[in-house]
Amino acid sequence: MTGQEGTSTQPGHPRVTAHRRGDLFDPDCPTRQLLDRVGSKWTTMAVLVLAGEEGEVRFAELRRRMAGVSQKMLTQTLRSLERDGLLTRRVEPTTPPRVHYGLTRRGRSLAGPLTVLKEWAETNMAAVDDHGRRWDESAAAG
Amino acid sequence: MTGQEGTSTQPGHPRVTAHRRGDLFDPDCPTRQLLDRVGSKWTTMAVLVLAGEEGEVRFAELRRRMAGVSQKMLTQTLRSLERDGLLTRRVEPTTPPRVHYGLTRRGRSLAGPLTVLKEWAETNMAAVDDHGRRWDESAAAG
DNA sequence: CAGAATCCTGCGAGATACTG
DNA sequence: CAGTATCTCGCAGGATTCTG
Repeated sequence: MTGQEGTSTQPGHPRVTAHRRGDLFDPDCPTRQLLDRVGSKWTTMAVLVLAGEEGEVRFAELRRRMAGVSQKMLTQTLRSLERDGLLTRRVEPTTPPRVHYGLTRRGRSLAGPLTVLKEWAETNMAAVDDHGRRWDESAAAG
Repeated sequence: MTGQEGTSTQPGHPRVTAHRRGDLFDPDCPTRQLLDRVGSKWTTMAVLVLAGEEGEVRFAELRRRMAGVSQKMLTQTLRSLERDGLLTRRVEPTTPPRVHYGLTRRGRSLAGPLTVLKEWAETNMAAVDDHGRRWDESAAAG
């Protein structure tokens, strides 16, 4: 199933890749980078905050809700999401300027998967943390 | 809803945290680190490979299936998962030794969420990649 | 075969200061 | 207010070598 079409050198139309499905287990497939981006802490939080609102959220509000994020990391995260076509950025040309962020349709489609992952993490955090603690103790002892 | 119990200075029982649910939006909650670990590229691939088998998988086989992973990163990933109680490590004391890895029950419970995320990434990879390319072009031009 | 140990490098990410 | 720009440091992570 994996490498039977992509590596062909046939001319065809340009941008054939746009129709192809990704394959996480193909080392040359960008799906890997994409997964690393969307699975990250700040991306998850940003998408989930924005998914909670039906409208848009301003920069400062976003920053407040994602407690602990630095201004730099928030900007980077939002830029990355915008570049990937997952969120929109709308600037109100006032002074001071107001910038509003909202999810695109595709961005909203990511909220489901991330919610599932977040819930898993929240549900299992305590047990995992506990297990790790015991692990460290027995490692230090033995 | 978020910070109404955790920041209390009340004594209470020790290890109360072990019963509490995690909260991704609490800056002091380990859920954030956990999310970053399990959402990563190699963790996802390892769990999904192991989830595909009913039995166990050996180190070399795992490495082969996760094409592109370095020996160091694979070892690290497996150790981390073992420490978190998500997989088991079984050593056959032969020469040469054979090491078999398998998911714990909790590890298997992670396979679902990660599959959902993986499928999202594979489905949307092409469109996201394409969007990013156009983004870069217009950024270079403008 | 399945690691442990070591060296080396890039970039992840915080802190700070400046702009429109 | 919502960013850019710079400097800095730590460590993630690759390549290589050694062992039982």
